[in-house]
Amino acid sequence: MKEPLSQQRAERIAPLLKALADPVRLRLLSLVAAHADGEACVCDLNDAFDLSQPTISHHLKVLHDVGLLDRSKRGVWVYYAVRREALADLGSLIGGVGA
Amino acid sequence: MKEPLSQQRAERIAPLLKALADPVRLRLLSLVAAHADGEACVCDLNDAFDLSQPTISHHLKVLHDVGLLDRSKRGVWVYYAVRREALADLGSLIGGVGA
DNA sequence: CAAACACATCGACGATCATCAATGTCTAGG
DNA sequence: CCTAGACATTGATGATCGTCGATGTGTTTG
Repeated sequence: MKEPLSQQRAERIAPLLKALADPVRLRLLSLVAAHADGEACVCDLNDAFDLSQPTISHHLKVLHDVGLLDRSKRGVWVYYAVRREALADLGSLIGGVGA
Repeated sequence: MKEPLSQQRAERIAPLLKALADPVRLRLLSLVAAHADGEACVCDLNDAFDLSQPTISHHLKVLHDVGLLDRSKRGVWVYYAVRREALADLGSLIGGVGA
């Protein structure tokens, strides 16, 4: 990273990091990633936390809104999947800031 | 990343991401990293933003408190330097969550 | 249609955050 | 000492955030 981040680029990246900057959302993301087919249904995720169902739904929405989770509804259930490309890009960007 | 993040690990990592999750702090970090000797004095950083001096000082403190910036005072000036190891660890962790 | 279930949305509340102006602390020069 | 400069700390304010209970939406089953 020779050139410092432009203001616009920083303002585009910060929301992604803000979405990740919560213990519950970090665990949600890794739980989905660790799941069998790379996707997990909300019912499974709810049971992993001591939080209300609306709260989990809220966190999943935050991760979905910034493009870190894909969402697909099948029947009564909703499945979330990690957008690994977005996560990889973000990771290399962070590691790359230090050169 | 086979195993999902433990709650304790998530709670240890989230503050680092929270520190990064701000456009001003992202730019501060990359400005320091892009500086000649890998360190920059606060006076240089202040001029790069349209913010008050206490605000910049606050952001630098946040980055320092989580261990992303080193601080050294020489004479009247204070120099900050990026802790590249911490940044690299965080970056690979993020990229690694998706497998 | 009705009831049950999975999940989302809404409204509210306390907590945290980014920012500023004012003030404090330390260092260097006169 | 005293003044000026570089940076930090404090206190206040408006905005955002995480969480909850209550309610809404859509789907399956009887």
